[in-house]
Amino acid sequence: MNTSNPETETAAAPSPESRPSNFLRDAVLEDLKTNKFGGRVQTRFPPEPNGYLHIGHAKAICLDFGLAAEFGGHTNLRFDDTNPEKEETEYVDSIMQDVKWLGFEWSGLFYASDYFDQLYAWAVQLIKAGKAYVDDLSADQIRKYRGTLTEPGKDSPFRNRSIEENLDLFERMRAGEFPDGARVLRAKIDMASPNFNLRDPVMYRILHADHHRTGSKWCIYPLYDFAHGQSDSIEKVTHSMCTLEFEDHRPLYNWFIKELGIFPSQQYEFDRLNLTYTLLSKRKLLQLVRDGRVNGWDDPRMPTLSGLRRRGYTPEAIRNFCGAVGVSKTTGSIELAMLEHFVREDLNKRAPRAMAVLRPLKVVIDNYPEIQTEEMEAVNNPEDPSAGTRKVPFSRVLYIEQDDFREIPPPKYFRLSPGREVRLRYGYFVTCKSVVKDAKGEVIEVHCTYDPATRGGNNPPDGRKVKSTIHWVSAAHAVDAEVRLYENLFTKEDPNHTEEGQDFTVNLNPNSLEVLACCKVEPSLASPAPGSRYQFERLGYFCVDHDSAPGKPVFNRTVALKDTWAKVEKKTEKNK
RNA sequence: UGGGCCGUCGACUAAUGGUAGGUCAAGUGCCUUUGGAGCACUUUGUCUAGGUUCGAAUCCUAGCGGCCCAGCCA
Repeated sequence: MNTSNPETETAAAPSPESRPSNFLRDAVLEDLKTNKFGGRVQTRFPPEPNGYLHIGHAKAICLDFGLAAEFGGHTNLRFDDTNPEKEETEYVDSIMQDVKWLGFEWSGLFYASDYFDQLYAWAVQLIKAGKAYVDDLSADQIRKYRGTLTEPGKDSPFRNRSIEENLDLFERMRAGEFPDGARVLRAKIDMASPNFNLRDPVMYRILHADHHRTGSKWCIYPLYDFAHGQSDSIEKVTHSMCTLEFEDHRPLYNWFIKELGIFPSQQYEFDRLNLTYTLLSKRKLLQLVRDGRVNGWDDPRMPTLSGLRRRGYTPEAIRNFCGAVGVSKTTGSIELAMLEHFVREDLNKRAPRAMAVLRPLKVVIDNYPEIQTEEMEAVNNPEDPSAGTRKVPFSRVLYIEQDDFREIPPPKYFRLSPGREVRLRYGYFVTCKSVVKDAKGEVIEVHCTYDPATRGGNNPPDGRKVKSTIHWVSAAHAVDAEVRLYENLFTKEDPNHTEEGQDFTVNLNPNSLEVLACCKVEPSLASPAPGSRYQFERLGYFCVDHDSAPGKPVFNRTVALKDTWAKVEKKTEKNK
């Protein structure tokens, strides 16, 4: 992989005054003021390698890396790999790639599994202190003993084993003497606590499974609660930020740190990102991949970073979005339109323009010389003069968009129709004189005349104006292309909202992918580099897919341009 | 139902006892060789009820509403 891709430039640390405040930043500021951590700010991004990163993780990444960078601190990438049954190196690799692509550099690369020996020693320490015990209850029995929301739990009959027996049993758990699920190690806290996390939480379970890094060395594995806080502590993380659902775990996080007497990292919680019309649950995303509802983790309809990348999103757009979204503790859902705004904003500045016709309609310019071809000069990016210009061939037979012609124009429709004159961008003014129809009465060919005084698409000397400019491709020079159009993967704002007994897959949008196989693009687009992005004039932003072959490009539509006409049309449709 | 957390324009988020502001969305106009982009303007908000205070989105009390927790997942 080319890691020096210029696009993955590192995200700059934002200047403090340019940043809107939020409660996390305020907390850091306060800690700096009181010198709580000796002026240090250190964070970590702790994904479990059990799936691909998505836009929700991007928010966490921007926060973890952004906050540390702002105050001159460091951020580690740490894989929370305590569950060998769900974790794979494929995920580790993709996560590293995605973090880099987003534009962040980690200081240290760690794995919770790096700490298994230390964690084991700490477990022994707690046993010796009478703070942990081996429980022989089954998973089912443990659940029953745990109590309910209103009733306290009951002590396990094994809760008061001797330290020696606990030590012996735990050692034998590690040695592989017992089958999966036979025993667990539990913290001895309080079975009557109103917080379930403190009702003697399980610290270790027996799992005879190979781990992606430690292989068969272990057959007991620590649980999240007995690994995360200590991992933070080992790395001397000062501000450990996680999502709201871990709020109830904070007392336990602190309990282990206190009982072990280790570096006191502080946990903070913020609201996870929710986006309308999209699902941000690794479990459900995995289900879509496994069931073939999408074409892999990097399907351009997926909210994964790899999917968004393939769709044409830029790291900068995603970072800007994450910054704009803010951070708080209120549970809410961001409108997808906000994400789309930030790609448009970024791509408008940087994407070269090109002309492409998605649904071609043949246009013949009757008074244009049959054998003639002209090279028209087109601006590559009106937002960026340094992008220069290019030549686009013009000739007698062209393709225009079917949408850009109406035999009977509706009100406020300004494009081509019989008798009407429009501008061909960078071409000429043309006037529609007649049409040719097929047996079904569909218009298959439009005949026009052009005005030689409008070369380049310029207004003629007589001051004549035209209400519309349309794009086109010269038929003789056109390159065939495939274009993939995407819509929301789900039809409901909240894909999880379903009738009783149904699951989220009923909300899948059957029209989320439309493949246009016979598109016509200008010759400069014959063999574009995969991953490069263009604005197709008047249509939207498109990204070259890696399915492309030389001379046979494939484009993914990132997002359409804002379409005022579509709005007008919709409105008049409604008023009918 | 026990516990934890949270309620500010349609969405997200600021205001840290002293002018309710920003972004997105929506709407209007200007401009335009993209019905793009840009520019200008506009609409809409402090969950409710009491209280403290010269002054409350902010503090207090009580309601109401939402989210999370009963994995040997993270």
